[in-house]
Amino acid sequence: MIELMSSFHPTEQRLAITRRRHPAFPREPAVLVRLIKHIYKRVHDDANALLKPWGINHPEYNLLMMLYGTDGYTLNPSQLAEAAGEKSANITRLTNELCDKGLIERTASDEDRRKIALSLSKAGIAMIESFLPDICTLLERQASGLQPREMAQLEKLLKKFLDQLEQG
Amino acid sequence: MIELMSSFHPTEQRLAITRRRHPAFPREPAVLVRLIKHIYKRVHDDANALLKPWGINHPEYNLLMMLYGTDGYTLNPSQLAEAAGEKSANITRLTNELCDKGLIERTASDEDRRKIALSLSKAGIAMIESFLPDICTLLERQASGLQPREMAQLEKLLKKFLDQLEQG
DNA sequence: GGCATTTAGTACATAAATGTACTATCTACA
DNA sequence: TGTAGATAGTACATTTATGTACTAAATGCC
Repeated sequence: MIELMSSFHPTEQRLAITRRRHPAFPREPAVLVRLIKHIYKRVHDDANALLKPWGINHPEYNLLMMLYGTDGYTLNPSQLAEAAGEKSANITRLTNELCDKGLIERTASDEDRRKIALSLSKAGIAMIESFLPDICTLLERQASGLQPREMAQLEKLLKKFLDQLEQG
Repeated sequence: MIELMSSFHPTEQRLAITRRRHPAFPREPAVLVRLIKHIYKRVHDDANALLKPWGINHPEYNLLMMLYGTDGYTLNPSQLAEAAGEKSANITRLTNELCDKGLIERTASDEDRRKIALSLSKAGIAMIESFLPDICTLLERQASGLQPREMAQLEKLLKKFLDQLEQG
């Protein structure tokens, strides 16, 4: 019987050897973590490649999309850091670049003068709407190996996994 | 009825707004990609924190574990890049550091003199075996929100997802 | 009011990752 | 053979990410 080997097979092979050497090494959690890592890197690379013609990269795209997904197209740096999963020091650099490119705007807040409002500019919204069709195509292609039923299942399990991670 | 909100709720909220603005935006694939990203970052940070006392970081750990999971504890730089999902230029830097720390050794290959063999040193193996108990604990805790049945299911779905990603 | 503590944001130094271009070696085949 | 093209690895410049330390402003508490 012929079985098609996934590209992940070598990883499983290595896990088997690892467990031979250190039997307590937990196979399932390790497989999951390695799968997550491989998937993340691939998704990241795909997005970077797609976005290159627009002169932005994946992290910048993420920031733009966080604003695009917010009423008023506006967030504070700290909210943006939380939303995009970036460290706050990184937000400063990334938003500086987006400002330089004219895609977002900074405004000081009146209520709390420590705060800064980051808002999508017209140009930012226009750029998002220009690359979204390609992004949609990419996302659909990336997930096209899964049935809708499987996607829902995967979502449920990943959420459960993330919940556990976050409560330490 | 009270429902506990996961920390992922704001992300879903933003996706809903995004879809209001751009109805073609595919919810499920986008949710999956964002979940993967959040999980990856968290796993990465956790591992870095745990490994700090040993003076290595997550990518270095990954390289060591790839060698530990190989018969003979030896791989070429390109095999290591493939295994660990790092770009080859990065492997040079990381393996230089691991050499400097005395954890791995480089040997020239006889059969093909373009090739280099990277092998775990005694000290490297000893270090791995000293941190593995803590790593096992971490992995088990990270996955402790899932039943064995769910882990297997998650593994299956992630593999399917990765397969699709890799065939373009 | 005045002082300690917390919070928002950033600057700057450092570390980590990537792209590109290059050297050396190997392979194939005319 | 010998020469074109592929492959393994690295050097170096650049980009991206993180840690730490700092300023300014808000909050709480006496």
